[in-house]
Order: sequence, then structure tokens, then C-alpha cells
Amino acid sequence: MDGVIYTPEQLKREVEYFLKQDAFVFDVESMDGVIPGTRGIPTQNQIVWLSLSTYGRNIIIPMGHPNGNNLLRKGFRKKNPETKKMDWNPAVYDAPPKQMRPSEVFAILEPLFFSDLIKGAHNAPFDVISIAKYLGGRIIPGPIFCTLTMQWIKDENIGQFSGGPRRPVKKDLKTLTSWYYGVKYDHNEVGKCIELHPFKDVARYALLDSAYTWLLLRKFRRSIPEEALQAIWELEQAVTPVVCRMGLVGAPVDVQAIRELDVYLTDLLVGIETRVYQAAGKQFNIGSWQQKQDILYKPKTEGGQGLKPTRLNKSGKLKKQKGIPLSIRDYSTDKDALDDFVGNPLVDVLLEYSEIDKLRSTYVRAYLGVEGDSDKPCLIFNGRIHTDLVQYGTVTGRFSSRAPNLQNIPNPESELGSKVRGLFRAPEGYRLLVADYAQMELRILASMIGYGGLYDGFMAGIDAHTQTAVLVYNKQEEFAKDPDYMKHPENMWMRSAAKTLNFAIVYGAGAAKVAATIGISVEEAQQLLDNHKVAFPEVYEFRDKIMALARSRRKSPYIRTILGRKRRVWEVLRNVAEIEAPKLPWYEPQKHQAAVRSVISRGERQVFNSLVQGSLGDIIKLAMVRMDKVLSEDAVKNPGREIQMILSVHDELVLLCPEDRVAEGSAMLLEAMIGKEIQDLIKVPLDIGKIAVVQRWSQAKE
DNA sequence: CAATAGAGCGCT
DNA sequence: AAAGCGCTCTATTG
Repeated sequence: MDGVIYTPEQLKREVEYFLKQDAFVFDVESMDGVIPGTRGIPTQNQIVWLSLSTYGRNIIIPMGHPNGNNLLRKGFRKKNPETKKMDWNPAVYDAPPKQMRPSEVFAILEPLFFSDLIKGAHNAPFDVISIAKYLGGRIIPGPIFCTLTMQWIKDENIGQFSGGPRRPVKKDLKTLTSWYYGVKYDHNEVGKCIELHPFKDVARYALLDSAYTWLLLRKFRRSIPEEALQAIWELEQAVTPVVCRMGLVGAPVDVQAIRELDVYLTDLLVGIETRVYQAAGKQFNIGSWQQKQDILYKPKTEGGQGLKPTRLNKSGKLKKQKGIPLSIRDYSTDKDALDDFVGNPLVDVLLEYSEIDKLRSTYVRAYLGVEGDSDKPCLIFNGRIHTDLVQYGTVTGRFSSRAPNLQNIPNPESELGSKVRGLFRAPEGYRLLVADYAQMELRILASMIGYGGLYDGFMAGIDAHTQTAVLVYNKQEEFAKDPDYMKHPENMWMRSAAKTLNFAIVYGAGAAKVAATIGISVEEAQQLLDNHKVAFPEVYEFRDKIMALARSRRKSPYIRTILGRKRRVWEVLRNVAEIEAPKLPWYEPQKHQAAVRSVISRGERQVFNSLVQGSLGDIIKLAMVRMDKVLSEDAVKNPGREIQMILSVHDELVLLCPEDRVAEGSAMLLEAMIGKEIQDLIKVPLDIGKIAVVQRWSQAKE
């Protein structure tokens, strides 16, 4: 097949050609590495094909594909006696052609990957981390252009239930190729499992992957500046190598403690399980909410507890709204619902069970994996867990984190939560440096307004919740006499309520939600909100201004974050005629959808929240780029004593630092997060408090 | 049997 | 009428 590279001589000639261009793209096809189930894990997988494209050139480099072109025996499925699942017994092909070894290939490609050319890939971190293994564990230098991220910059709503023009359903390469070029080339899902396919099919597939990625790169390079998205793209472009480095580095964990916690929680659950069955009078599946409904809410004559539920689950609320009669299936069994029945022996023990079961399955079992089940591989490699920090993972500009998600590790406030968070631990001789922006969303809001109560408070060094408490509860005199007034135990409830109120403003919560959160009546909550409006009128004026601005973009209502990122929300439009009805396969356009008050209101909340949440996303991404730059320079000067950035949790960064360098590391972190470039973006003083220097992540909030 | 929806719950 | 996520489990559907 044309373009397939078999020899070093061929490859060297290609590298010469590529080096004369200003950009290229590449794509990796991989199989399981040494450990089963690692094909999708870029730190562990094995690269079998590499394809590269640039102007007028596409090449494909096989390096260990196991199959020739001729099928000798078809594949079939058989039962795996250990996991009791159906496994593939793979097809057998004749021998493949002689291919280069990965070490040969990457030695020749190194000048290209380490050049200053633009290196593009669709979902670049996967490819970049995959090849890092073959490049001495180094992340290639920028510019790295991730075409998936480029598409997201242009349309953050792909994959969302959203108004606006028709759009592709997903952002993956196959969907975009079909959307933009009307081409479908992967009928047999070759990429899912390349070792099942003949040599020539994979060669074609790999070539088309990089060829179309190249087309996307060229298209997006042209179109991103057209929408004045160049500045935010430059930030995102700089973020990609940082994400790659963090993914490669991973977060260190206490493996022994994870195993012990598994045993501990399992023992705990076994005991609770028998207490559940005793209290219920029978055995059932505790993980099943339907069975819980039956046992809790059916009358005692039918073997239930006869509890009278009041809280509805989501579909229950929908039915009630539509006037459809409710059944037992519509009542919630979540924590809030069960809290209504605290004191009931079954309920008490069920609450205990769910908390522990959640932590064990999500944070312990998932990390350890299931022996022999390649769908559930152990996620710990050399004592580290490598999350996939997804740069394009949200509509607002934040990161998301997956496989596993390290942005939802339990709080250390509860004992069990602390045990779980404490699993993330600096190795011997190292410390974790943990810093988070204090009340950053409110600072951003205050800065954008530029005056008023929040602004004045921050300027005076008063924290936002205290300031809100003073103003909504009219305690100005007391506070003037005693700056610690709100910190007195008997007054803390005011600050705590004010904190809820501040969240309510940022999220757009109503009185009912505020009441439920604080634990007061709806009337009292409404009073608080009214007081807030009187005390902080500028917040509401600002909100109205933002909404008018968004709506003034009549075809596509949007706001821009502090660094110019767009969030488009068509639902804020009041006039349905202004909406181009989406015609997606999974989206039934509703003619009057946008005229529904609740839909407009949700849109308004999204617009307002995106302004601050998205701006914080911008800022932490900028801080990470700054941090990474300093760390890279530092690494050259301090070989073997490197400081590493390992986690980013929305407003928090975590570094791993040799213990004799914590002062340096802390200073670097401080400068990266609130140094001049960052502070200049925000009119009120920024604050990251005291950087925590800890052994375990759980100790950071103490 | 595999894929999907819903509930529920962890986080900022 | 609380913004933004991802994961696990069960039950249902094709």
C-alpha cells in the first residue's frame, strides 16, 4: 500500500520532507501493553501504528502489527470461565510483513517531534503521552494543536442538549469527518481493536485518521480567528502540553493503604449488610433503589416498613408536573429522602451502608481493579494513578477528569472521606503542596462589577461570606466594633447562611433551595434573598446587564469569560422565532421550548454562572501554564529533584515537591497562581491563603 | 448478550 | 426553577 513505511531509509527521507513544513499531524494506533486492559491507557499501551500527515503527504508506519492480509481462521466467541463473560477468540491471519521496531522508528522521528513545528492530533494528550514512552519519557514540546480542543473552542455545546444551529452529536474524529466531509471510513470499528483486523485494513484506517485530522487542523486554524477566539485558543494551545505532562506524571498513592482500606470497608459492609436484612426482615439487593422503595414504602402487610414518602425522584417530579398519577417507583430513596425517617432502624442502617459502599466501589475497588477482568484493570502503575484531565470536558471552560475522576475525591471532613483522600500521599522524602483560590468566583464577580458591597469588602480584606453576613443581617455596627464578630461561635450561623446565599447568587438558586440548604423555612429564605438584593443591588443590576448583552447577540446569544472564551446559550431568548430549531436525531425540537419560563430561567442561570465559573476556568488554566513553564525551567537546574504538578481541581492545584524544596515550591506556586499577570486580570486582591505542605492530601484542609 | 437509562452520589 | 462534572449500580431494552 502506498505510503506504508517499512525501512529506516524511507522514514528518514520522510522526516526531511516533514521538517520543511510548518505543521503536521500524527495519530497512534495502540494495543494492550504488558498489562491486559491497558490499550486505552496512554502511559501503558503499546503503539503498533503511527500515521503522519502534512501538506501533500500521508505516511503510515507499522511497528508490530501481528496480522498479515489473509484470514486463516475466523474469530469466535467463547465463555471465559473465570469472569463468566464472553471473550473473543481472535481471528488468525497469515504472517505480517517485516516491520520496524518502535525504538528504530522513534529514534528517527525524534527530530521531528522535538522540532518547533506545530504538532497536531485529535485528542492530542492520548497520542502525546502514548509516544512519550518511546521518547525517553519526555512530553514533546509545543506547539501541540489538539483538533478536538479546537472544535470545542468553536462550539462548546457539541454533545449537549442545546439550542442553536445543527451540530455534530459528538466531537470524536469519526463524527467530525462524517459531519464536515461526508466521509465514513470505519465500517468495521477497526480502531477499537486493531489486532483483530488484517494489515491492509489497519493501514488504510490509520492513514485516514491522520489525513482527516490534518484537514481539521487546517480548517480550524483558519476559522478560529474569525470568531475572535484566537486569544483563548492560544491559552488552550499552551495548556495541552501541561495536561500531557500531568497525565504522564500521575498522582502518587499509598498502595498498601488502598488494599487495607478495601479490606476494612468490606468487613464493615458485611456487618452492616446483616443488620440491614435483620431490620428489613428479609434479604434483598441493597444497591437497588427499586427494591428499597418496596421495602421502605410498602405497607407492613406487604412486607414493607409502611413509611410515607414525600420526596419524588426526577421522573416523579416530571409526572407530578404533568398531572400523571404517581406510583411507588416515583418516590426517591436518596439521602435527603431517607433523612426524613432517621430513627427508623432500617433507614439508619441503610444510610450507613450507602456511604461506605459508595466510597468502596468508586475510590477503592475501581483503583485496584478486578484480577483477570480486562474491563477493570488496576489503575495504579508504579504507585501512581494517572487521570485523564480533559481540557475540553465542560461547556464553561473548566477541566473535567476521568478514568479515574480525581476531581471528586471525598472531603476529609468525615472520617471515611479523610481515609480516602489520604490515600493520595507524597512518597518518602516528598511533600504535597496544596493551594486553592479563596472565594475566587465571588472575587471575579466583584471585579467584573467593579464596585459595591462585595468589591468594597474584598478591597478591605474582608472575606465575602462575612461581608454578606454583615450586610444581610444588618450587623454593621457590631462588625465595626469587632472585626471577628462573625467568627464568634454564636454568630457563625450567620456566616454559614451567608455562604449559602453567596452560592445561591452564583448558581441562581431560589428561596426553596436556599431554605432546604440552610434548614429554614421558605419564607425566611425569601427574606434573606430580599435582604441580599437590598444590600447588593449592583449584583442584580450587573446580572441584568449581562443578560441584555447576551440577548443582544440575537442569532447566537453568548457571553465571554475574562479571557474571551464564548459560552452560547440560545435558551435565554424570549422570542422563539429567534431560535433556529435544532434537528438532531436525539433532540425533538419543541416549537415553544424557549418561550417556557423555566427554560429561559435556566438559560439565564447558565449564562450568569458561566461568566464566573468559566473565568475561573480560564484563570486556573493560565496559572497552570505559568506553573509548568517555571517547573520546566527549574527541572533543568535541579535534575533528580524536580517539582511536579500533579492535580488540578477547579480552583486548586497540587504539587509534588522534594521535602527540602518546599519553600521554593511554595513560592513558585504562589507566583504562578496570583502573580502579576493573574492579579492584573482581577481588580480585587487575590488570595490563596496559606499553601498547605502535607504528606497526605487529606491534611490540606486541616 | 450488550447497550442504555435512571437513580444516586462524590467533588468544586 | 442550583452551575459544572464522572462513576457505579440496577433494571430495562433491543
